[in-house]
Amino acid sequence: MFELDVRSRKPIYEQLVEKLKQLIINDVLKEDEKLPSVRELAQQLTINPNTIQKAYRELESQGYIYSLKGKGSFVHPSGKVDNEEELKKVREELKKLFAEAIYLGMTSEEIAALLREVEGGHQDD
Amino acid sequence: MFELDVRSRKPIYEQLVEKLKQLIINDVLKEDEKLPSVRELAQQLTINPNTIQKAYRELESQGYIYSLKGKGSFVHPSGKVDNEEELKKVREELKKLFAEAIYLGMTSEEIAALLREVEGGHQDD
DNA sequence: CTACTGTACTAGAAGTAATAATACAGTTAA
DNA sequence: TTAACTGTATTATTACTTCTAGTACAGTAG
Repeated sequence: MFELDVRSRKPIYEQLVEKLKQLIINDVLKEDEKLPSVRELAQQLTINPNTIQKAYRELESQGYIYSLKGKGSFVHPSGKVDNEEELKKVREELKKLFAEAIYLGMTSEEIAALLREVEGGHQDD
Repeated sequence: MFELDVRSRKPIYEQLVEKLKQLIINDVLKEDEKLPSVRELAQQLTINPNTIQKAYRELESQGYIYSLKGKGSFVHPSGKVDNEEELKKVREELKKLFAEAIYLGMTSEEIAALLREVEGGHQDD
């Protein structure tokens, strides 16, 4: 499914959260699609099931997936995501990053171009 | 100078790097201005000098400050910052964050408005 | 019942962060 | 030169987080 850097300073479960978030955002994992089970993914990646569960729990709290006991974990339908808390974090993060980018010499136009690029790749069904 | 959350999951030295970066970017700390010495800041914040030094070392490697043995640490002149490596990281981070913001329901216009807001607050002398 | 699912808990190992104490080298001013 | 600053480096120890390992319980589906 993907690769992890176990030697990274960044915790494995955080890497997992990031990677899975990317897959969901980029629609590689579709709405209501079943994710690998905790034990299955743990075996695939040769890491501990508890670490997977920690990542899934985080993704659930952020509104990206939902889990059903006995059934599995599934991608949360994008349209129904309404996580004002996450949105607030993202807005703050954007502001910080904009200031940093400008400080490092990027122009507003360069940044806007990057936005259009990402927006272009985003297709609603 | 500022406050730290010692109970946070985020390491103190990382919090320090972030806060100082903000002060530099927002021109609270001016070009070539001397930062508090390692020992002085450590005493002010009641944390260990080694932790301060770790933050300063990181800021230096990212190009935000420069340190002179025997003299002190100083804000790196903004115009002369040329850290292609940092810039690359920022660009990647921007793309990730744009995708995430859009996924969470923000429109391009909202994001662009945020950019203009930050840009407006940025004044060159 | 059996074999899956998520979830929870405890215990221990491993790695990172933070502290403490000390030391050395360069700068500056008396 | 001396004294008091500066950054920098090293070692040891403590504390905390991550990760692993093992076990257990509850819900689902065939």
